[in-house]
Amino acid sequence: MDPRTQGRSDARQEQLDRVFGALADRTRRAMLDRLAAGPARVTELAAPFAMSLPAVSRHLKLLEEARLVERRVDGRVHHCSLSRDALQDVEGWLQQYRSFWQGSLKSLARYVESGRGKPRRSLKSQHRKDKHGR
Amino acid sequence: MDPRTQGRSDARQEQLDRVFGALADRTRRAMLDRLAAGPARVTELAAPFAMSLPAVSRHLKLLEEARLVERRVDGRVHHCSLSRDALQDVEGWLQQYRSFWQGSLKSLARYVESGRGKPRRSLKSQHRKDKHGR
DNA sequence: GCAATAGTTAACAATTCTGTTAACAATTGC
DNA sequence: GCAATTGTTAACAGAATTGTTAACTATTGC
Repeated sequence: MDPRTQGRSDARQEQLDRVFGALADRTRRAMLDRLAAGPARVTELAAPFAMSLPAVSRHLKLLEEARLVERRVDGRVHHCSLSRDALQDVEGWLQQYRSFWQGSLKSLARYVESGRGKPRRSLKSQHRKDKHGR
Repeated sequence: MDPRTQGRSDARQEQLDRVFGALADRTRRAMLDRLAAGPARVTELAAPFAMSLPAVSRHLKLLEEARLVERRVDGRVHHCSLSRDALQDVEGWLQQYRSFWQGSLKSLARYVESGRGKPRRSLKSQHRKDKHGR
């Protein structure tokens, strides 16, 4: 199955749910920002936030389940670091839309964006019915 | 402010919340998939889903608020199409992490991933205290 | 051993999300 | 005009999210 076009695999959809869900929170994005500067333990990761440690602990758990973060337990200290895995999932998903931006549908996109204009011929679903232009 | 490094703008964080939140649902991702093939009206967009029209209508509203979808109203028909705006926000956010993957921190990432190995010198936060390797 | 440290899990409350059905508004076509 | 079409908004129920505090486990260092 072409990894660029398949979007029906349930496991893949669940993974995308987890990744985008994890990224949909600014606290978690800030944690990723911090980790992009280098590994950190949980307490370090929690320090900037006006939030209890258990709250941070569960944000971290979500990031880990989304495979955005990896954890190495060393005694009582948990070392966290960025993982590339899940962000590659995002890249792969985005790739699907890059073809839309850059490919033959670009002019159609602009056409619809403006509400009028000159779409290329031979593009399906033209819906040219707007008589009064919005 | 450098758009690659700034992550504190509240408006930008809200926009990222909206975009990632919108993408964190497989129904909405499927709607985007459909729109990548060309514009569609709401009923067309709703057809594949075992879901009421009001439910689809609100998914669509979220996609629009996240600037992932644009709408042109033509009489009673709403024509929907992909917008590039929000996906560019995602691209911009991801760019921050591409430097992590490809840049000087790559070896450190591998170091932490494996739990040992040879990190480059002069990288902060090394935490080399693991005596028993684990 | 025992106190301090690092972090998780449990239980709970407040909020947000996602779906439903019912009612509504606007446009189209006869 | 009026019935059918297209789509939204309102009101509500159930589930998921996100935070809290309290209790717990495991490890470290004296």
